[in-house]
Amino acid sequence: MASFPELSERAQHLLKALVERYIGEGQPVGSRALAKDAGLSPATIRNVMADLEDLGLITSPHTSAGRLPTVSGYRLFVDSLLTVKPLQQGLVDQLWLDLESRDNPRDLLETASKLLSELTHMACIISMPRRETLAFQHIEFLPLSDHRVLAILVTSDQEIHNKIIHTPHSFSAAELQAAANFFNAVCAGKDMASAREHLRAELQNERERLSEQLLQAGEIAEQALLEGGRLKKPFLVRGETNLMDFVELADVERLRGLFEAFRQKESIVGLLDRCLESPGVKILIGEESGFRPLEPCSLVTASYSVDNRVVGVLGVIGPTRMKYERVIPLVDITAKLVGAALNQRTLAPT
Amino acid sequence: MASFPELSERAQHLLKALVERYIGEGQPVGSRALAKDAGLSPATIRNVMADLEDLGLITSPHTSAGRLPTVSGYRLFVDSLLTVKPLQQGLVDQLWLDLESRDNPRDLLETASKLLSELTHMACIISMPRRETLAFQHIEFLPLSDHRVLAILVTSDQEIHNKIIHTPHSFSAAELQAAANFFNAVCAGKDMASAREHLRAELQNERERLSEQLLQAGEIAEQALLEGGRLKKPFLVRGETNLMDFVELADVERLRGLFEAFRQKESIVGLLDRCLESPGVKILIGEESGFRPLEPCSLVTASYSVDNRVVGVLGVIGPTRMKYERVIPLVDITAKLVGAALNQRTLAPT
DNA sequence: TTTAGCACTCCATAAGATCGAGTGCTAATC
DNA sequence: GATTAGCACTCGATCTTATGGAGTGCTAAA
Repeated sequence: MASFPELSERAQHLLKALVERYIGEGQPVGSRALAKDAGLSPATIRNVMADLEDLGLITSPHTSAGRLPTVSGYRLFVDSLLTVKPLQQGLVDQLWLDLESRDNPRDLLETASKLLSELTHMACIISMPRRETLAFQHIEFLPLSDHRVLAILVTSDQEIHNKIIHTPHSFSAAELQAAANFFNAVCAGKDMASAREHLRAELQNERERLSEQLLQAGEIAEQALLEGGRLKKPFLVRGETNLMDFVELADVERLRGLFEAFRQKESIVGLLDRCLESPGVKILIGEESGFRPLEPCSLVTASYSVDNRVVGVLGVIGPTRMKYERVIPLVDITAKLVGAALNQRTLAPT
Repeated sequence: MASFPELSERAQHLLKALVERYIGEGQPVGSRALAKDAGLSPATIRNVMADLEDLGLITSPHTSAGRLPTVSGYRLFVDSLLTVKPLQQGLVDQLWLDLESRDNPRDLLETASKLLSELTHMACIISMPRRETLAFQHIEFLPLSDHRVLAILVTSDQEIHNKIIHTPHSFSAAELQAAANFFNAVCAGKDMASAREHLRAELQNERERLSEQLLQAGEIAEQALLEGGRLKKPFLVRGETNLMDFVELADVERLRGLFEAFRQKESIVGLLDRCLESPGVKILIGEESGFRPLEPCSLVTASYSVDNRVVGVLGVIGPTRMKYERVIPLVDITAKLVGAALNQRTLAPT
């Protein structure tokens, strides 16, 4: 991140005022407007603005327009000039009540995304919790017709995963029951990744002592565990239509790009993964996301954790010109509350 | 439906030509253009057009523009003038291959909606199969922590429904197993509605002979069955972004209305229910849907059936000015194939 | 019944004209 | 040396006007 130590106190204040004003009004900011706030003459302001422009922090869309922040300008603003608005405790309490009462993670995240998109009037995106870090809790098999077995996997966050597995031959209910008992004993409490490893090792070790049936069932269980780690829809998007209200996005081409981007699993997942590495709020401004359709937008994300391990990310997408001082704390607290709500569930005795 | 017996052969041909041309070009059609096709002079055409306008079948956006069909005009067109384009057998085969290979209804409908929206370049909407008409196949209970029971219900279409139920006290695995056995015996093969009734009757009859535990479990099962009939997301929408390509919808306000409409469960469900009554293709043109945001659109739907009972609807939403002669057979065949694919699964031996 | 002819209407597009906001630069002022 | 007033200049936004084209309705002739 480039720093601007050469930036005078006054220039910083001015940049801050300019960004805030631009975010508020959406129009390029002229020297007159800033002069009033700063108690200086427009000409002086213009001199400072020229400096800021030379540094690449602001630009002018054309000769006789005011200035607006560049990506670097926004960057400096959010990194060191921004004063975050604290949230009202009442709002936090309300959020917590709404989230805490959900009794499965899916519901919880749905609610969180709905709330966050409503509060920010922007689009909200939430990645589902990473399965590998969740603990195995219980597996059950149900015989179906045609050599198929229904595997039901319960993870420590109380989420239920179904998977139909095609098997080389039919199993009886009793066989499957025995297999389930075995796996439940072997994998109990382990996280999904090590449960899988453990299971494999156990099957290897005990190869001669186990029945052929059980060995085959073992492969099925492996499949089920593997599948539990992947997800068909690894993230939720809510409130996309909110984006239509922003004049800077109110263009069919742009909207189309955005809306299609939301369905492009890979790009979005990649983007979210980049924000997943460390806890805390991350901000990607405009082109920083490296994802074309998101160019006119900013992304404010925060990761959420269960048991002190980061398992997912949530955030909002809106125009670059968004009220960061309000959005940042909202995203932050939502991530914390989601983590807390998941934790509460996960840690409950079985 | 108003009929127009007074309409001369020539007027009908002309209306047909006009609608087709308007659908093709998107511009009001003038007398000159039609004159060429019909081998008549523009003046003659104008006379006929004046008649058609008096009948309310076409209008002119302003004095010196050509004519375009009104809703009634479209209505007459699709009801009696349209010549439907037969589908290529290869396409049908391809569709069938794509659909038939899905092994759960959810997947099947996802695929169908994706295919249909891609083929028509419009938005596709599919209601999930009505649960009441599906047969109960199997229920299983799994004890969870904190007085909660996981009910797993398998319906005859091989769809799996999970529901966590809070119970007044804890049940042991054995108790739940006994209860499940009982219900499976009582409800096997019945459709969901009568399974529920049957269960209730059975519990009433055998009240003194059954254990307290079983009675309580009975209530749980009832809950699970009830829940199985309802759905959080009773329909799928795919390809919404396709609508952004149509100039007549390329307006942010309109798009916003449309996109928000797609999230409004009640209105959409109401709309789909109206199309569910009888089999076959149904078309709602413009305001006929009675749903404001859909005014600039038409809806072409067809119901799909399992075991000769209508269980759901699918269709496409696009601009009123759509290629009905292609869309109608596509919707029709998709509905038939979806029904067939569901049937195939449902009728498989258990 | 059909058609040619003509006056008329209205939209779309381009071309000017005007206005206001804001800039950069220079010279005077603190 | 920093600040400011003044002024010429630029550029977009908006409004007005002109022009051409597409299409109509009506009438009178074929």
